[in-house]
Amino acid sequence: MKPFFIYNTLSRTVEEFVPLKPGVVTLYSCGPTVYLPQHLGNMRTYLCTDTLKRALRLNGYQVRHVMNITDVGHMTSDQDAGEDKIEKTARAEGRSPREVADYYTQLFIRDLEMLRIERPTVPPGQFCRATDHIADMIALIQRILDRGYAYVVGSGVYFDVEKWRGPGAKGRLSRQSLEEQYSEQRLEHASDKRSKHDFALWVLNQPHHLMQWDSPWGRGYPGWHIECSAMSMKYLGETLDIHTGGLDHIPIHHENEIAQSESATGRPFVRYFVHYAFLVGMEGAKISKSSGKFPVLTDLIAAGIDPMAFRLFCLGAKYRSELAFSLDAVRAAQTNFEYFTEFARSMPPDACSAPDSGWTQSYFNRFIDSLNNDLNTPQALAVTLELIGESYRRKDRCVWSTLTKMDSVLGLGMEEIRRQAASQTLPTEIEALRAERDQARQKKDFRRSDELRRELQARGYEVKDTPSGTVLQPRR
RNA sequence: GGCGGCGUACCCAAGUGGUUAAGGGAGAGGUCUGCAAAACCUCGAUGCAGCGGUUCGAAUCCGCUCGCCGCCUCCA
Repeated sequence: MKPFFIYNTLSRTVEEFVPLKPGVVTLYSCGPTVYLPQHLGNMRTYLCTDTLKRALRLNGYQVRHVMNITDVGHMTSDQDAGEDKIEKTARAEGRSPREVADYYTQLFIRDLEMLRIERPTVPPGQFCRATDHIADMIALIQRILDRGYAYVVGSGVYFDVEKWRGPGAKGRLSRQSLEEQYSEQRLEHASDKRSKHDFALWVLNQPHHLMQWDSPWGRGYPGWHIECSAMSMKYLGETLDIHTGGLDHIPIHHENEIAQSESATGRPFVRYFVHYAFLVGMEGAKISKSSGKFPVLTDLIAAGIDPMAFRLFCLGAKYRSELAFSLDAVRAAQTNFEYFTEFARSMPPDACSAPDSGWTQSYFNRFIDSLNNDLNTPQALAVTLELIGESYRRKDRCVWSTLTKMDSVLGLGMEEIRRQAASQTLPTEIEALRAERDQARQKKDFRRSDELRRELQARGYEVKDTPSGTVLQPRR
């Protein structure tokens, strides 16, 4: 097994990845809050996690992956007051919070499927909904209380951040002391919590909140961070190998998750934190839900772009680099994707079943080396394209098993594309037109043949006269 | 104010001390072809924001300057 290196936010260096249990990786990724469609920036992070999973699997690991769906209540601000975003959408759309969450969960899963992002593996194929884990959260909060790192007041159960950290200590992820981190705090706290640094584990006495549950401390609902700790530890154990999320989660959300989890268990919570950089828009500005304007996957599809082109676009940049989004850049990826599909479609069947030529081995080695070097997908992609180019140059198509192994990480669905093309059957009237055109060409009746080509094009087929015969390809 | 990051060809983007600065897109040339389309091949930065410095050697390390962005409020 080759060593796999990944950047760990805890150490701020690239480290060799060694799982707690040999051969098995426990992976938790922060999923979406479902009150709006997920924008392309969100999808990039799920694509990054998917690539990480696939790369680990290519390295021989079994990946135990949990992902949550936040379908209840965090606030528009991190304070006690404020509005639950799901409830806000519910009011705006005249639906119940449950309906809103279900609807946007569905949209999210549909987008994942279109992008060929694999589902979590624990529980198999399931996303963990926060509302299905209220009891687990309550139990975890109780453990924190028992350990003395939380307290109960009228407005809720709070985590005692200062006690946990100790005086003047810096955050493990934020690398700032509480004073530094919150020096510019813009919101005032009309709250009965002991310190402005404390965060809610359980919120009480918010009668207007629609989603509430009974708890040992009274009716209420969970705080923002607790679900991730509860669900990850429930399914993966008290110490996780890898925890992923967007860069924005480093100083608050993940910092707090560590505090909650470790105060409850007394053990290290996460061994490697992996954080993804943003997809940015024009002039490098962040795309975000709160900014109001954000492109979604269906916008791309409406613009004639295949979801796989977006996947390829994302693979073209490192997960730790900002990626500049533009329709032109994604169109470039679309063209590049068609280069892949062309290669798959034109695979001779006998070459697919033949063993790969020896020269492919070095390409595969470079491919996996690139991935193992902090998930350098642009380099891995470049190697893949070089393999295809070399296959054309050598006129040697015995590369398919190598290419499909590479595609097990790239996730473009090469084998599916090949199979589909190989088993493509044309509608009878189209087939008749094609046959008639062939005859006309044989008779050198080029007027008729050009007419028939226009007819086929009008019906949505690209006509390609190749040395091995005419090929019709449905136009997208 | 604190913390973090970025600036590589027309566009997207790897490379972070050492042979000719990956790859993709666009563009230019070419092969194939009845024509076309598609496909394939070839070529594209003597230079990496600017200026200094360290070094036998720097896009890569250090300093300064200019420009851009993120987090510190929910956010991937």
